[in-house]
Amino acid sequence: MTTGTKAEPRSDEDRRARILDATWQLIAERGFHAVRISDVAKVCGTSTGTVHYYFPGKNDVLAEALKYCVDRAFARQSTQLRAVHNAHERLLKLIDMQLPRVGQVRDEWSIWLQYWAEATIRPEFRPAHNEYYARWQETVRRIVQRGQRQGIFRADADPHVVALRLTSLTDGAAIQVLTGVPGMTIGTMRELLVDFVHQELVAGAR
Amino acid sequence: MTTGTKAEPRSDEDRRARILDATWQLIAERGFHAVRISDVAKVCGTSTGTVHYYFPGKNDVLAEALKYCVDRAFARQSTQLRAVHNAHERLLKLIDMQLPRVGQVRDEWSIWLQYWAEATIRPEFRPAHNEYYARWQETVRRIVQRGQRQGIFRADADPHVVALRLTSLTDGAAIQVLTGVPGMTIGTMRELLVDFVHQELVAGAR
DNA sequence: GGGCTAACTGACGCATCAGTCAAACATGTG
DNA sequence: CACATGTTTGACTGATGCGTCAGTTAGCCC
Repeated sequence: MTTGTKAEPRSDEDRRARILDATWQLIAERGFHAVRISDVAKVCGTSTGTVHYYFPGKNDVLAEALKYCVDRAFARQSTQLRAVHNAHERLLKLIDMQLPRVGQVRDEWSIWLQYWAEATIRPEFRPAHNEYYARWQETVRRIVQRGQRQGIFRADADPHVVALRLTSLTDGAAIQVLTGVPGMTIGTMRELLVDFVHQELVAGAR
Repeated sequence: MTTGTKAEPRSDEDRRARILDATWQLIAERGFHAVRISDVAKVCGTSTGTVHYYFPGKNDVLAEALKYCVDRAFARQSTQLRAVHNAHERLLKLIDMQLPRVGQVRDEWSIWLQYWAEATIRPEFRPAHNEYYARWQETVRRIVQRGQRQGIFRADADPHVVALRLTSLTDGAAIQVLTGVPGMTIGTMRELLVDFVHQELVAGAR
């Protein structure tokens, strides 16, 4: 009874979502500043006027598209992680889901890189960025704590510190993969992170 | 006897350098795509025509400015590191020099973020980027090897792996500092990296 | 049907810039 | 001085793209 019927979801909020969807993909492919409103409109099969009907200006579309992408990725991630109960397995699953293979995940990493570059230069991007980043660190921290409760991770590890280290390591490795640093492949990255988890949390655990 | 006299260094190659100097600073402050040729000219106290006299197009100025900045930073770093003979101290010195405090070093980190974002999107930036990135990894690797020869770093550590980990960790931490992630300060970053060095290389060394 | 509103269109106005070019200026050389 | 070469200028042009707006269509209520 909120608004529309179930029979016709194509409208209203749906249009906004489709615009944001097109926008973040374009940002991932071409970079933040290379996206044109007309490109977005073309991908959506609509006109530039419509984009402006839903968003006051280009900046709003771009900023919201970044959020939109990160939000969706986080939701997808959460769902998949919840299915894994063993903390060690869950952490490995998280690592696996974060590997910037070609396709969706790589595009999402591309978005993060754009986000970082933008947040460094324009402080107005930081609040939103930091909120999302905090979520991602919290995900790691929670898994560490869960593992400690389950008795499979070392009890003397500080979950907060581990989260700080693992997120830094992951981001740094992802940069090397995305920029094509020789020797840093998806495989190397996985190994790097799995080793870290083993050394930091598993080795010598009771 | 190569070209000019020492009495008058203002000319020729100097102009180029001043343009590149102005450009990389502008990139660091405003971001790659927000730099205008007219801004560069204004900072240099010259005209847009002159910028085009020395560089065929905007892209050339920007790409060369990135290289210029990284080159100079690397040279400065090398000079300062060479003065420290103990490998452990040299590594700590390197970490210290890399901390993105306000000013010069922070601006240089801003350049790296821009470089990463650009290299991810535009493959033509990767060769140059990777060359510079390899240098930075090599610096770390050499220090590790030196420490092993000096007998102050664990002999069982793989210098290549340590370099991979330390560079990833550094880049990831720097991102958090630059984007203003709460809890990640210069101090936290230093602690993070120093702890890593201790655990990975110093603890239990003979 | 008539009137109302929300959704949508796309041509246009306007600002912004990269790059060009002819002219001016500087410096050196015979 | 005449001339050549190298450097600098800034007005101009052409392209691009954001945002606007007058006009159109579609749905809905009375």
